[in-house]
Amino acid sequence: MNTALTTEPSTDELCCEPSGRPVLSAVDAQDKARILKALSDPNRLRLLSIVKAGDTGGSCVCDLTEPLDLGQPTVSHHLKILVDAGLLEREKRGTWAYYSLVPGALETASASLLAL
Amino acid sequence: MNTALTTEPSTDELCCEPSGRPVLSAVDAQDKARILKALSDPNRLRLLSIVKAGDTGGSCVCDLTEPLDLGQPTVSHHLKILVDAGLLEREKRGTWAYYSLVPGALETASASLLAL
DNA sequence: CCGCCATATCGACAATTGTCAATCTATGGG
DNA sequence: CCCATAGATTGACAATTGTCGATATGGCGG
Repeated sequence: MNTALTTEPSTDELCCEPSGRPVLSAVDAQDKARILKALSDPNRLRLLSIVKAGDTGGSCVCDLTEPLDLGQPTVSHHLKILVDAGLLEREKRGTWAYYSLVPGALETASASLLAL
Repeated sequence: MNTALTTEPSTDELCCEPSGRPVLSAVDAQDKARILKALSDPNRLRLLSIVKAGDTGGSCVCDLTEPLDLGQPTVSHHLKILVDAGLLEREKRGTWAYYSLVPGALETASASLLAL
């Protein structure tokens, strides 16, 4: 990208370099922060952990409510946040809703931290 | 742990398995969430990005305030959150404070996502 | 010694978030 | 056709968070 500088190191003040690097843009930052915000709640981390440990068919809400000691609406709320963040996907089978990890989503989130 | 069942697959309802897996404990979840919460703000992500892109001596606050378009107290506040989360370290030289990445901290956070 | 400068801290405020109780929707069984 | 059940949605509320202005602290130059 932009290489800039190199000619004049400093003029009067030299607290630090005059910046202008290809740092994370405001848009990219907000994008990554949206995913990380979904991951920044302990109960949501536990939800992901339970879903990940579950079988490939997905976990239903009834199995996710008890171990978290939270009300059913609260669990539904957290699941929606995780789905909106692209971390979980929902599939309805009969009366029940099954949640499963979106393949590669956690890896992407993980990589976005290293790519800061 | 408990193996249970095996003899009787189900009695009346068979929505899903009765759980009981070694999922993320509440304590571990809160621990990981603390780090991820520090990473869940776009301005803090940009701070980290700028510090990471800066030279090895660390970046001073004066260089971090302008590109973010935030007030100086706000930047100081975010930096404190990042230091408390163990992601940045602060070193004061003269009048200026220099911030640098804690080696391996981002890698640890990244790995904690994959280890869910 | 005095005042400027960089940074941290404090107090306040609006916005967001996590939680629950109550209600709504939809599916399946009698 | 009506009821029971799984799950989502709504509304409310307390707690937390991001931001700013004002002020405190601490080092450096005159």
